[in-house]
Amino acid sequence: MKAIVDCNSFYAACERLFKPSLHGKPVVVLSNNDGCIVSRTDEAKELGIRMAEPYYQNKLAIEKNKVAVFSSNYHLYGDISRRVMETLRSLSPSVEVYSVDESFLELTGINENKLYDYALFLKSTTELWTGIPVSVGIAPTKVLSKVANRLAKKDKIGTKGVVVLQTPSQQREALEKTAIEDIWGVGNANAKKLRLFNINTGWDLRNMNEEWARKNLGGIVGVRLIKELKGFPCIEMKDPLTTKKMIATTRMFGKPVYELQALKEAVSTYLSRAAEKLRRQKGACKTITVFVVRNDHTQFKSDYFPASKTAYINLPSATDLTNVMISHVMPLVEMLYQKGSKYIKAGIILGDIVPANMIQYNLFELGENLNQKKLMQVMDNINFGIKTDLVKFAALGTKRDWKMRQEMRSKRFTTIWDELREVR
DNA sequence: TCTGGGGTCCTAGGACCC
DNA sequence: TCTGGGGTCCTAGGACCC
Repeated sequence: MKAIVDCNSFYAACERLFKPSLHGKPVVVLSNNDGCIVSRTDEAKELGIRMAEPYYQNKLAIEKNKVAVFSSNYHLYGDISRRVMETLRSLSPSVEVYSVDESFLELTGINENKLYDYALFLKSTTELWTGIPVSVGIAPTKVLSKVANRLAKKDKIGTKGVVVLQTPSQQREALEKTAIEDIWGVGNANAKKLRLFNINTGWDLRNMNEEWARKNLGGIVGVRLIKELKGFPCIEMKDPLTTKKMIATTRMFGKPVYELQALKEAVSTYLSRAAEKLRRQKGACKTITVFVVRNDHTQFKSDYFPASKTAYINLPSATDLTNVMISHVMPLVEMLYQKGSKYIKAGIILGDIVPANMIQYNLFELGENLNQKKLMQVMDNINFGIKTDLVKFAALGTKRDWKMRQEMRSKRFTTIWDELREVR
């Protein structure tokens, strides 16, 4: 059996942790640049505020109902997430962190007659130790445990926040209650298609033929989905030690950018951030992709037609050195840049990632690279430990007009010395 | 005026090889 | 007049997830 433990309204819950006066009140958290709504408490959901909608479209309802609004504060959420996952690891031998706010647990060895009690224990302990409310779903497969979790979230009082789908009849009842688009792995495109075939619930899909799924539902992906719905595990637990295969840093700009120099500064900054992530997993990359997105004026003011241009480079040898990456990428930015265009976003993607200790240096590079490595270590230590970007390359610029807007960010209560909670 | 960011997996199709 | 078949590797792009 497998469990999924999922934090309720995670970002909003993190904000509430340090502002107890917000308990029972509607709270929302915005995406980067204060663009979209990405987390809502139940009270905010009841007001009709929808997930992933632009903030400005909901401003009226938000102001009228005195909803508390926060810009996203990833320092805070990352640290609270780590506490939640540490708690789960202390309670269960096999934890796969699936995202910032949810983990799968392998329950082999837990008494099959006591799964419900175990789920309640996971929930209460996590909430007591971290202050973050969670829901727990348990079932034979990952897909079914997601179904269970969703039902637990929907009816927090009736289910006590915990649903176990152990018997075939429990599974059938749950799947009949679950609309097709709410099944994990069925997105918008496939949901539409399935509805045309008159497949409307999870139970309808479970009863489809696997060969049909191979033809009509994304090949092997569809076959696995149906097997999982039937209770045969096909999506296995992932090794927690696996490293990322690509690392991306991409952002909308706070203000549009017109000048090449500003565009280069932004890309250099994103590159530095991505390189830090790369070094943290002790990797080196062989390819770098850079893209810029412009949105030039058209005759209609309201038009939103972003157009992106991409370039990539295959490095002569894998590297984890920020300055080497910058020197390779700047010519690409110059190539992509068109004078007179209005740039709204840029991003970089590091690919073809290999373990850093397997980099092959040639004889001439060797000595210099060792010095560079030390420099990177020193920079990373300073930047991780104290304040972001205290030490950086000149290419990153100092004005940084393009930096994203975060007008309503709470303090980084747990990770930045200057912003710690004070007790008098 | 204002529409996020960071990932994974899979497939199709082209290039190339013998 | 006749013009193979099978394999691999790579890339772009789609679909999905939170």
